[in-house]
Amino acid sequence: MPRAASRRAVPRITSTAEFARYVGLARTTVSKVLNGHPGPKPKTVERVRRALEETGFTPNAFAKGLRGKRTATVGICMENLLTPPIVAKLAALQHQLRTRGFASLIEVLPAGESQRVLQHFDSMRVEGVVFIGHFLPNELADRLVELRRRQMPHVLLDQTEISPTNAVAFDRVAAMEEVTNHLLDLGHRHFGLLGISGTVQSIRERLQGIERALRARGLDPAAATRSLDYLVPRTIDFAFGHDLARQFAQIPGRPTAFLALNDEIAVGALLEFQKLGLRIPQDLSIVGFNNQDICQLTHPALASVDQQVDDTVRTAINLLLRQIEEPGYEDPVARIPPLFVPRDSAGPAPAA
Amino acid sequence: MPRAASRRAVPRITSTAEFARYVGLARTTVSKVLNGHPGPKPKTVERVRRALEETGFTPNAFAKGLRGKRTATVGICMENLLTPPIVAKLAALQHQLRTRGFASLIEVLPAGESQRVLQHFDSMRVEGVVFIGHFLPNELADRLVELRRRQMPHVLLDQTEISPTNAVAFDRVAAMEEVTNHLLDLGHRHFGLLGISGTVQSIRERLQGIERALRARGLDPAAATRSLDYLVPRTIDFAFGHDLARQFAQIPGRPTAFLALNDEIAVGALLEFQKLGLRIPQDLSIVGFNNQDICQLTHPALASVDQQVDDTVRTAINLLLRQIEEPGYEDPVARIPPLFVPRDSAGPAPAA
DNA sequence: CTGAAAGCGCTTACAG
DNA sequence: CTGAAAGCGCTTACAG
Repeated sequence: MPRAASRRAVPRITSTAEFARYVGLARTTVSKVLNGHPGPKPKTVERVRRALEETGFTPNAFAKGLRGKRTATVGICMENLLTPPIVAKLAALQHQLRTRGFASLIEVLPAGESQRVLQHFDSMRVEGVVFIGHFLPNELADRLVELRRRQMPHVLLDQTEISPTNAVAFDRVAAMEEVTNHLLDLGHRHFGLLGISGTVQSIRERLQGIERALRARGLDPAAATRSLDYLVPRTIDFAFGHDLARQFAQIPGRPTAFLALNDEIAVGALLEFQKLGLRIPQDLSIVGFNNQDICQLTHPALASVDQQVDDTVRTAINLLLRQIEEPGYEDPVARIPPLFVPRDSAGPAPAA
Repeated sequence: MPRAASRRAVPRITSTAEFARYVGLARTTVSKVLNGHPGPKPKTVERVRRALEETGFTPNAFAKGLRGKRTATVGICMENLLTPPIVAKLAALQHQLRTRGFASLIEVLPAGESQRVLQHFDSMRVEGVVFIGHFLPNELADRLVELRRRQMPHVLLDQTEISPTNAVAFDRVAAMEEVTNHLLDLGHRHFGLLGISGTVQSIRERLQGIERALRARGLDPAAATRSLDYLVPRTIDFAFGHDLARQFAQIPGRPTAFLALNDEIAVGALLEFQKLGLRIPQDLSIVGFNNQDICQLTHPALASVDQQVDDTVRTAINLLLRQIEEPGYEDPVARIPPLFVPRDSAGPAPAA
């Protein structure tokens, strides 16, 4: 094993002092090269670069951090890792941060733990904090007060109702308005809601979009929509979709178009409707949400709405980097336009 | 806002020196309390604890790390964040590490980047490294040589062929042996393979389990199995399942039982078979893999195999902590027994 | 329990 | 480019 042998020949170096001795330069000079400061000649820089490769030496990040240098680390607080959109945001965030030279310190936040986690981020000298998802409003508000007071760069993904600034989310109102308009254009006048009920802000915004589209056509939202969520226990989303479809199949004056909270519920409902002998889209249309792979599972494929995660994350990171450069910088809440993805599960309304 | 006001009254403290002054104690004493050393009286400890709460002071992790103290951080290298089992492992790992007092530094590893990432982990003084998923064998092997030489605690999740030690994975051979035996007991003698083909180690182990079960009953694996993977382009897994089902539906002497690489392929195939008029399980049986929520989507529900992620991760963490306590400790590869989850998609073979 | 001191590994002026 | 020095915030003996 000549390779392992040649490796072993190189001593393991653990400080710039040792490393400087190895290269045959002063510590100061090495430090300059390592930090890209002007002064050293190209030839010296090259010598250091080569020694760096030979030894695999990395300056101790702790000593660096102690001297107030950048840590190039961002803390990410996650609501959980349970749903595909949240994971997609984490993946995009991690990837884009890495591209910009930042590492990610990731913590899933149980309720009541946010202070402890932020202290840890603090002690690790993160340069910014990103929150993905929804947290307890009071707790999050307290954290934001602290972050702002310390001018710690931060961005909220998804949750927009806590803070008038430094939050990025897709535009839920516009999303549902667009979906509803698409279905209205196809002749639908009676809408079933699958899982879109409740009082949380994200749901209220979805409902607001639906109402806005209906009102613009002179329709009364109360008369034009129907929800049976209250009749069915919410288990896992596929089963919830099944159950809702069974309920809707029985009632007289069944809606011709269905809007689902997410793709899982939509797919569950679609398959159940089909099993009950209803044809899609001839008898009824369904639209999901999040545009996951699962949309391709059904026949016909499921129309859905894409949150545009990459855009959202890019906007969030730009805002974070801006704050890092310019402490105290704030932007008003950014609303990312979502993308409606029409597919065959949404078709013309059946003749009355 | 009395609350915010009372907060603002407390100065922001950034060093133990300031903090000690605030409490009215010596730095040394505060340090002892902070690190749980014996000496200070309960009353003093209580005083410090209260001041800690009042001020929200956290000792600088960098200064601590510099003095060689534990960082209580583990580095996690991910193959990607694209599949549910990988995300499930990350979530379990993060959660269990947190419970044991460790933070997670997470990096998704593009090919060729492993050395850079490990140097970063190194500079951050992580106490151990976990690899989740499959990496380029040569590259990973190089990293393991380095980790071992430096006695850096490490565990591989999933990938078992690189190293005879410090790897944990579910037992793929046993998993497929159990599934195959279950179907053999139900009278099946002819098996269709969905996506289980190729030369990577994880696939070879799956095939080995199938073969072992067949041979034990005196069946010839070549005669008793059939794969049509080569006829169909691999797109997203649902569509791949659809396409494979269409191919299998056409051939004479169609297998009566199907084993899929994962739940997505299995669900795609199941729905397509049904669409083609085949009844499940009366006409044919299907078994998926990973036991995701999606198994509950179909009628009948999909039988599957659960990787037992929590067990796997617990084993991995125990091994890692053991290495942290006892540098250089090694365990042979641990094989976690998976759990077959029978459901109605797997039924008795049709009468010949 | 206090207080003064050394040292972890780095960066940053500063004089040569 | 070198070399000696200060300092970041902490922990760890050590003498009192």
